Amino acid sequence: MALLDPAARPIGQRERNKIDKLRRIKDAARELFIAKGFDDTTTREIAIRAGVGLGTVFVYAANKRDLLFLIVNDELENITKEAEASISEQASLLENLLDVSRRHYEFFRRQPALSRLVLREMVFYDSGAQAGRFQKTRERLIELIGKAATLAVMQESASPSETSQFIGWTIFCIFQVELRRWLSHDNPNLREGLE
Amino acid sequence: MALLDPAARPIGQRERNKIDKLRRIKDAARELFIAKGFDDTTTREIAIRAGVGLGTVFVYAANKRDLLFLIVNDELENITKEAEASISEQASLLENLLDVSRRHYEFFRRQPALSRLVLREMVFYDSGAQAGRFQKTRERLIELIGKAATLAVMQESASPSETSQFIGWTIFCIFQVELRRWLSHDNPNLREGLE
DNA sequence: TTTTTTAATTGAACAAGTTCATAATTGAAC
DNA sequence: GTTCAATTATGAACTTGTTCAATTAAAAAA
Repeated sequence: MALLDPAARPIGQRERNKIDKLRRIKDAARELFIAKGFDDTTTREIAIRAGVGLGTVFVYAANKRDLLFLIVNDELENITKEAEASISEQASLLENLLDVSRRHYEFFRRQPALSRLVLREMVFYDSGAQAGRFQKTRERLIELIGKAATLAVMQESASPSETSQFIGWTIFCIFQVELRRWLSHDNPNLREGLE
Repeated sequence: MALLDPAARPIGQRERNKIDKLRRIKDAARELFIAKGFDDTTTREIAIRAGVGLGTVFVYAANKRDLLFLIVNDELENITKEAEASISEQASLLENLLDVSRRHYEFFRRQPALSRLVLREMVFYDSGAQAGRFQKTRERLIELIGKAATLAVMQESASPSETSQFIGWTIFCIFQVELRRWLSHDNPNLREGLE
């Protein structure tokens, strides 16, 4: 009686199982990483909590680090997408930048333990299935900041000498390192003033 | 007949053995890290090549990462010391900055494999016996750059609005991230122009 | 020299990430 | 429904960083 979406390919048992297992593994990993930290969580625990065999975990993630990015890539992509949408021509450069960075700070503050890991592991993170996605999100963020700078130039406060690409990248550098310093302590949200 | 330095405490067999073992372990680790990379070098190999037991390695370094910094800390300290000495009041800010960064680029270029590791592992590197030394060298470098900026202000090219501490730190940020990007590729020394 | 105390060395044992040959499951062909 | 092929799941086995109780070597005391 109830027909499935007729246009789409028929979704079989196999695919349904895979999707569900991936979800269970992601959930288990996220919960355990947050509760116990990355290093203190074993892949065996993740497998048990997800209700799968140990080997299955490594079918869905190339390694433990990849498992971490499997979790955060979704959220980081969303944040960048939202930030892109919220950039406004009416706002000042500072306001736009603060908006972008506030979103990121909030994300990192929500899960400081995970965030430190992400920042630690992201350096030279260029192998593994999730690496490509991660780098792409990163580039979009840099472009976004550059765009905000371009807008500012078109408005009033002009810094004439450099390309917006370069400006975006410079601000991104500062943001990165500051974020790291910020996470080295363990308190909340004041330091956006430095931007 | 031949008396040892009479003022110093008598250096015993024990201490001499320790110094020698430390040297052997450092040498073995450096050679293997460079030849095979950090991850592909096992602590057992290091122990064998150094001619010590496996456990002995972990007497001299808290863990494998600490072993890496045991090796590079000496060299990094020297570079920073030299850079401090070479900062000149006669030179322009740009010249001074180029001087400081050239020294670092040269170091990193000499051992690109090790350098990537160092940059990867230095993020949030705050535990272990070598961590303190490393952070101290880092702070000295930031101060040094700030000092160069101060000199520039006293000369001619004035950027009035910020403290030299802040300027030094900002330039350091950019330097850090650029260094990382530079090492992501695998070619030599052109890109200092970006500074 | 012999004994005693103290420090340094060691490798077997342990823990956790990762691999891979085997087994179970699903979809297709008949 | 049965057979077959292809995909997916699995955990025993392997590797490697790290620990620690037992051993050995050096220094001090007798």
